[in-house]
Amino acid sequence: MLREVPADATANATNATSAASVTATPVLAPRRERKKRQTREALIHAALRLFDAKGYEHTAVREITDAVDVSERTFFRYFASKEDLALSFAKDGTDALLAALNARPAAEDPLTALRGAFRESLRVVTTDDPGGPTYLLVTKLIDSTSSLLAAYLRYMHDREDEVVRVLAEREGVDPVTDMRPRIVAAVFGSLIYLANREWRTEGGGGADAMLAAFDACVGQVGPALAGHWT
Amino acid sequence: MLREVPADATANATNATSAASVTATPVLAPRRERKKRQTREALIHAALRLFDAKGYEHTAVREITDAVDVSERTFFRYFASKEDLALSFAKDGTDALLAALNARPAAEDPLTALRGAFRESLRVVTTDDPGGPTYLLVTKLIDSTSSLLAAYLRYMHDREDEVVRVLAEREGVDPVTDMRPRIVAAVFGSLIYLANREWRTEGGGGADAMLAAFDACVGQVGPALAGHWT
DNA sequence: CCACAGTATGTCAGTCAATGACAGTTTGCA
DNA sequence: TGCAAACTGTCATTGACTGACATACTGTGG
Repeated sequence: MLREVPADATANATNATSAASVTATPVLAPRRERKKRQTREALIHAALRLFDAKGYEHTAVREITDAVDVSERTFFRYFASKEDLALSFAKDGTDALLAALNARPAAEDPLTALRGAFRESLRVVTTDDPGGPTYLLVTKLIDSTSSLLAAYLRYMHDREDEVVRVLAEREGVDPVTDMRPRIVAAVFGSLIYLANREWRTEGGGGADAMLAAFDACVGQVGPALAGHWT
Repeated sequence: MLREVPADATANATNATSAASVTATPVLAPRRERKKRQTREALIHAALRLFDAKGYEHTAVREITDAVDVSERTFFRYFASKEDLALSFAKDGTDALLAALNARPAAEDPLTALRGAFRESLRVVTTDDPGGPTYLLVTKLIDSTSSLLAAYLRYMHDREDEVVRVLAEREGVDPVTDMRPRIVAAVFGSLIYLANREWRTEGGGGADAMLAAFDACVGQVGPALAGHWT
């Protein structure tokens, strides 16, 4: 419906340059598809600009569609909701994470595989948006908008199931009776969030800084759960 | 059948003793207060009945207010939103949990204190609703309604901060620089959710069953995070 | 008992997100 | 070229939620 791109991970707002230089795209890129992608990108771009300027809740869908010059109805054909648009970046990141997790060598234990997949997804996200602080911006936006945060948490919660399935498969356990995959997935999700938050308050460096924050969180889990902290 | 319950000695130590013997000036409980509480209870009751019958999203606020014979506007003076009403039970449970956590002996380490507080909050919730399966009903409702689940997750996320503060205070660490309290709070939240889910699929016995499910989850955290599972 | 102040409720109008129905337009392809 | 499918726009409608204003009710003091 709103997801396509099976393996192609390069999808950002500035693909006009590539479209201009390359006349014929190998596989699929009829004009219709190009236009759709263009409209979608334009909507996202305009929306983020407006969200940044006036805040998510004070931006009407009407304003977004006016900026792109499409009807309000069209907006809801591209995005299931206003939240859906705002979370499109998070979706991309999660897609990358899951793809990377699936590609992780089987020898890695769950936590190592998750860390590696996270690192890989960071690479994709940052490569995707080379010149702009879009990732930081969206993250801040989500965390500062209660309705968006709710949608984000639910979305992550939903996709946790996929992580559970992959982990259970990798380790050869039953995802229904064995709760270890669910526990790891849940804890991992929390750690990602905490690391992100930490990284953001540190000023938000590159992917390395983020990964370092994540590792710091992982290292604190054991001490945090065991006895007193004195 | 549902809330109030002054619960633990936190906010009502002042009038609890005085109101017992003297009836001169009933500081709290005039007819107005009683009526308000009555309407609130009636709204919750009617709403849950309708939610159970037709589902949350297919129940209009109008139907709820019609069942209680108040105006739609009044509904939104009692509850910030439709979600707010549906989560009122979760709020009560969280209140009880935090109150209990505050009352935990200082000698207990964080995880033990959290477990004890959880046990206590379960006692409150089940005592509160002796004859009806309201807790089970609401839990199912939340988990089967995406918009409600989103609101629930955000609400829990918000209140996690309070848990963090209490834990940091108990252990004498800085809740800003030290991330252990945040980690424990986050993991605890996940475990509560997982235990609840497990308990529910098991048919939902008493508070003991729930606590057993929670303990089972806690016991799996270590094994789940350490190496392979084979 | 009355009057007054404060608060709860009702009514009304309006915004905004989201959806269904229908008509008009563009694109892909035979 | 011409047709079918896919996009898009327009219109109408639902439902959550809010602000403004009028109207009742309750508690208190005279």
